[in-house]
Parts: sequence; structure tokens; C-alpha cells
Amino acid sequence: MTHPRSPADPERRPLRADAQRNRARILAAAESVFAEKGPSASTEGVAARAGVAIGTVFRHFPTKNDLLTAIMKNLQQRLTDQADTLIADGDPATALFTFFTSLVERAAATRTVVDLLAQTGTEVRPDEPIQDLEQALRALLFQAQRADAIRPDIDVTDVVALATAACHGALSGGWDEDLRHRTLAIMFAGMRTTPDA
Amino acid sequence: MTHPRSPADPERRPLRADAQRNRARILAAAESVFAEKGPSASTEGVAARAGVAIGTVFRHFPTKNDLLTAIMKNLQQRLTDQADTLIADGDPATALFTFFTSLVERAAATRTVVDLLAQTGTEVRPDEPIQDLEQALRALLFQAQRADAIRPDIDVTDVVALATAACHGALSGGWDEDLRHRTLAIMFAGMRTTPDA
Amino acid sequence: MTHPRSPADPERRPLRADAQRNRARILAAAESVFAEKGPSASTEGVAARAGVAIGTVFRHFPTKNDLLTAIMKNLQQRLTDQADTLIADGDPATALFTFFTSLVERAAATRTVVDLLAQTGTEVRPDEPIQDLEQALRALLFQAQRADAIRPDIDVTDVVALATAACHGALSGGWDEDLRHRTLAIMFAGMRTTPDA
Amino acid sequence: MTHPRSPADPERRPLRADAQRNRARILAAAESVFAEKGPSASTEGVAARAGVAIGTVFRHFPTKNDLLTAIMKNLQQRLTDQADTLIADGDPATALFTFFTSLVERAAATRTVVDLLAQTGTEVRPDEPIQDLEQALRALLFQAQRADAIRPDIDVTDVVALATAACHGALSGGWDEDLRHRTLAIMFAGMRTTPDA
DNA sequence: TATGAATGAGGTTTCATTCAT
DNA sequence: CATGAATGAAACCTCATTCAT
Repeated sequence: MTHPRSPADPERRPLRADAQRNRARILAAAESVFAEKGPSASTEGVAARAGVAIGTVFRHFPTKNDLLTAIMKNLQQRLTDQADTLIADGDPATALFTFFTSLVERAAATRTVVDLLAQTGTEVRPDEPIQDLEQALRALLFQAQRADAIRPDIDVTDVVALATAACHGALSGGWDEDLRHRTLAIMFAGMRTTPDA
Repeated sequence: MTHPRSPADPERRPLRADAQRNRARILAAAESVFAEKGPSASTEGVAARAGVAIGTVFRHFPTKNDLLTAIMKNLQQRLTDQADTLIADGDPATALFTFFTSLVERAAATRTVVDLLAQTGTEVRPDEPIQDLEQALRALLFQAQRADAIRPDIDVTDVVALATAACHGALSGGWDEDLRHRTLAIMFAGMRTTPDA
Repeated sequence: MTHPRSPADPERRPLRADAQRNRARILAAAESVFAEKGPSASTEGVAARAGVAIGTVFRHFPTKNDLLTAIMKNLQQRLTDQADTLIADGDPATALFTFFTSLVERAAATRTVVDLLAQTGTEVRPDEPIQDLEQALRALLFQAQRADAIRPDIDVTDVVALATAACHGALSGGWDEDLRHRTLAIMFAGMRTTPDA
Repeated sequence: MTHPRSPADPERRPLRADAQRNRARILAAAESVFAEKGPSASTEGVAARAGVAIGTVFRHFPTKNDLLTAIMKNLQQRLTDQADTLIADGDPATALFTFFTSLVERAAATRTVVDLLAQTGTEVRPDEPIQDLEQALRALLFQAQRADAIRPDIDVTDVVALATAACHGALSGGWDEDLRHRTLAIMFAGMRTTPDA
């Protein structure tokens, strides 16, 4: 199908090899910096950790917001990849819980997951929406409901909401591993068809 | 000998009526400003909304952090008051859920509830700890467990964690009323002794 | 109203006893505060140490500058009194040195002496000039020169200059007692008619 | 081993030519501004006189204190250079007096000399100590004492103290050239081995 | 008169963004 | 393309001074 080039089509310019490398280093640096200090961390700090000059950051990401968005796109890719693997290979009944748990674990390490989830199906703060993750969750949920492991009246938006909440909580509350397990156990119990018994 | 109030006696000076009024206006303005724009909103903005000069804000709250802390103390008071009422008057079996729900509803309106919860039982960012809220939740939980409405293996910290998560989620995700109900329903189902039936 | 109040007529109003007392306390507090922290110390700090409200300070001294000037007038009075005593009672040959030394000792304790000296016979920073101190020094110098203890070609302005310098030095350099003695000894040696021998 | 300069190596980066130029302009502007208005003059004023934006000043000197320190380092360099020249080329018996005089002359123009001297052998206000100047004075003094021009019981600290005092005095008292000569003459007379004769 | 709350200009510092090298 | 210096709008906070109580 040859649809006309949509106006918001950022890619399409084969970056030089070193530029490509810089882009990746900046992205990685930004992810770790923002994970540590939150999104109000300075762009200079990102440049420093990436080992490039501040100008280079702004050449790749004209705005701080662009940088944040790119981090999320990047992370989202990794997450949906993981979801796809689970759909293909995992136990249908528990794949959703596995993915959900790993999402929250990651949030404990990376503040960005949270923002990513918060944007699914909502108006955005960073300039561009992101929806694929919801698709992945929908698939996992559907699978689990088919396997009769999760109550049929539960919706993807419910799952997204719970995941968002859990991620935020894990992050801001400084949950330790034990508390994370206990909290998710309660959520999962609430989602299951059968009582714990 | 009852010497006159020693000159260096910082606490407990009954503020003048107009100052009292201004303090309240500033607190209210700050609560709404921070609720809208998050804690990185400018103190100048708070002063503007309160209709006072910037110096007045800093006279009442020498540091931005002091202002944030004061907002939380203030909110906490209102919350524990509500909890006390529920403990005295509400249905033992459902009082916790009622309080929990109202907590999250409020979070949808005021970003600050979230920060408040996030601090229960944790090191603080704003300079002073806040723990009474946890006490209130503990009492409600105990009551509900006595009434056999909530699983006995659930702990206050679990409840705090879930509440924190739900508040954060409600806030960042822009949950509407319906989604809020559905999400909390799942959490409550996970906490109850009996399955939904 | 009878006569129009002449514009530059500061005194002439028999202060109420308590007002008088406050004025004195403020002056004392100001002297010690400015001695400790320099003239950029805050007026609030002065009020606090005096145990009065800030408004009271400004009622007595409409401007910070007025306060500084008043401190100096006050100090000057005490200094010239001391000089008068020395002229009457001291050894003519050494009275100047005694007074000079005590000036510098005081400077080591009170930053204000220095500013006071710096203004003798100069354009002022604090709004009003002060000249009596120079008179006192002139008398002591004259006496010493009559006693043939000090070289006749030395002038009051030289003495003022040396005293200013020594005070400033004693203050800023953090001279200890030993260094103060040694330094003044050199200055005095330079002023004497006979060599040390 | 000549590994490539590690990325995190703060000192010693040869500034770009234009930055170098700006740094110099800022330093010059700062020196003149602080000389005129004292160290409480505003950094904005410095930026204005240097013809740069405020941010540029803070890029070069992250703190006002850093700026003050830099001015002093800079001045100190010029002073010790002059002292070195005098040690090499001047008349041993009078080089100290020449240097001392020029110090005070400069103080009459630049308030900073005074602060610089005041720090020799003392705890500092600006963040880093400065001691080379004392070395220079020590050398000059030693030379003069060898030439039997200055009393042997005089110490560098005495000389520093006198110089500090004279500089402070020259500055604060608004000494004219004549008074400066007369005052220094007295100090020198006090230091010399032989009476004026 | 005394009090102390309010004012608001001004100071230092940070940081996203631009642009000369 | 990369670099990093320059920009300048805010942000936070201080303090002399005014004025209602």
C-alpha cells in the first residue's frame, strides 16, 4: 500500500556510522541519568555521561522532550519484544503475570517504564503517543482469559492501570523485593478467576 | 520566678489574624498549584495565585521544601481526621475500602496525596517524616480483619503500598471515574477473604 | 503648631523612658552584630539581638545608614572621653601611644572603630561626618611633641592615617596580640625623636 | 605510557581562543568593578561591564567566590613577578621599600590587593589559600637585612602586617599621594637600622 | 510607640537552547 | 558532524523599608 508520507515521520536518513553510535550512547546515558535523578535532570549531565558535548545531544534530539520520547520508544520496543516472546513461548495462563511482574521489576530500576505506561491510551506530555505496548498486553490478557486463568470481565485498560499503579508505587515508595511480591500477589489474586485456594 | 517570655522562643506564637489568613491562602494556593503542575512549579506562581508578594510566601515558609512539607502536614491532618471518623462510625468491614477509595479519589484531584503516602515508613524528601497516616490505616485494617472481611495475612505495609500505587496511577494515568472503580475493585477483590461471590 | 521644624534637627524630643531604653539596647546590639559580621549584617539580626521588633529599629533609625552613623557617634564619644582623661592624667610623652594602642586593641574587638577612623577628615559614606576624634588626637600629639617624644614634622593626619591602617590591619588580618605589639612598636619607633636606644 | 586523555579530566583544557578572551575580559571587568564598589558588587554588574551575558560569567567562574579567588590569583601573579624582578635587579637595601610602596600605591587603585594581603598566613574566605606573596616578601626582607638596611629583629609577618595595614588604610581612608608618602616614611623609619640621620 | 507582616527590587545560580569554531 | 562557549529567562531566596494592627 502506498499511502502518502505521513507528516510525522521522523526517521529516513541513513545516519553515518559514528553518528549512529553517538545516538545510541546518548540514549543509553539518558536512560540511566533520568532513571537516577528523574526527568528534571539536566541535559548537560546526560551529555557528560554519554561522553559527548552538549551540542551533540541537541543535534540528535532537538529538544529535551524529544530525548525523553526517544527513550520511551526505545524502551517500548524492548518491552513489546519481550511480550512477543512470552506470547509465543510462555504458559498461556501465567504469561501475563510474568510480563506484569517483569514490568514492575524493571520500574524499580528504571523510572522511565512508569512514564511509558502512564501514556498508554492517554494524551501525552512528551510530544508523541505510544500505543504498541497496550497491544502486547491485550494479547497476553486475551490468552490468559482463553485459558480461563483471568476473570473475563477484566479489560486491558484495567491491566494497564494496575501496571501503571504498581510501577509508580514500586518506584516512589522504594519498595523492596518482598513488598513488591506481596503487592503484586494481591493484585493477581484480584484478577484471577479462582480464589487462591 | 516567671520571667517574661525569653526573646528566643521560636515555636508557638499565635499569628496575627491577617497573617493567619495569608498563611491559609498561601497553603491553599500552593496545594492547587502543585496539584496542577507538580512540585517543580515555581514559588512565584504560588504567590501570584495567593495574591501576595513573593516575600510573603518566604516569610511563612522559608524554603520551598518547607512549603511542600506544610501542605502535606495539612493534608495529612484532614485525612487522619476522616479516618478517625470512619473508625468510630463506619461499617467495620468496609471502612477501610471506603477510606482507601476516598484517598484515591482525592489523589485524582491533588497530586500531593501521593507524595504523602509515598513517605509513610520511608526516608523523607521534604524535611520531616510523617507517620500518623500509617497508624490510621493500621487501625482500619485491624478492624476489617477482626470483622473477617480482609485476609489475615495482609499487612499495613501492603495496604500502604497498594494505596500509594493506586494514587500514583490515578494521578499520572489520568484515570476517569469508571477506571478508578474497576481498578480498585480488583485490588479489593485481592484483599478480601471471600471471593467476590 | 508653633515654629516649623527645621529640616536638619534630629534631637529635640524628650524620648519616653522606655523609648530611650530601646534606643540604647538597639545601639548596643547593632554594635556587637556589626562587629561580628560586618556592616552587611541584616537589620533583622540587630532587632533580634536587641530583643525588639524590626519596626522599632526603623522607628529609631529610619535607615540602616542612620544606624551605622549612630553607632559611630556613640563610639566616638567614648573614645574622646578616654582621650580627654589621658590628656589630663597621663604621661605627656606616652599618652598618645597609650591611646593609639587602645584604639587598635578595640578595633581587634570591634570592627566599627576602623570605619570611624576612616572617616576623620574625609568624605563620608554614612551620612554625617565626624571630626572630634581628630581633635583629641591632635591634642595628644601636640603634648607629646612638646615633651619632645615625637618628631616635630609629624602631623595629625599622619597619626590618623597610621591608626586607621593599624586598626584595619588588626581587624582584617586577624592579628594576634603579639603581632599587634610588634607592628605598633615599629610604627612608634618611626614616630619617635630618638632611636630605640 | 601515553594513553589518550581520559574524558573526565577537569583541569588543563586549553580554552578556545574566544573563550580565553572572554575570561580575560571578565576578570578585568571584575577587578575594576570590585575595586570600585567592593566585593559586594553584583555579578550582573561585572557581566555588564565585560559586555557578556550573566551566564557567561558563571560558566567561567561557577561561583562568585570563584571569581573573587581568580582575581586574587591573577593579581598575586603580577605582584610576585614584580617582586622577582626587584630581587634580581634592584638595590638590595631598598628593594623591599620599593616593593612595599608599589603595593600600597596599587591598593589605592585596586581594593583587591588588600584582601590578598590579608590572607597571607591566615584562614581564607575565598576558597583557596594564597601564600606565594609571603615568600616574595620574605626574600626581599632577607636581602635587606643582609645589607644591614633593616633591623634584624623584624620578621616577615611584621612586614606583611604593616603592608596589610597600609593598604587597607590607603584604600579606606582615601589617602592622597602626599599622605601615602608620609605614612610609609614613618613605617620605614621604624624598620630601618639607622635613625633617619 | 511597638509590633511584625507585607512588599518587591535585586542577587546568585541553573539550564535549555543557539551558534561560532 | 561534533564541539563547547554564549545566551538569557527563570528559579530560589534575602533584606531594607513600609504600614496595618
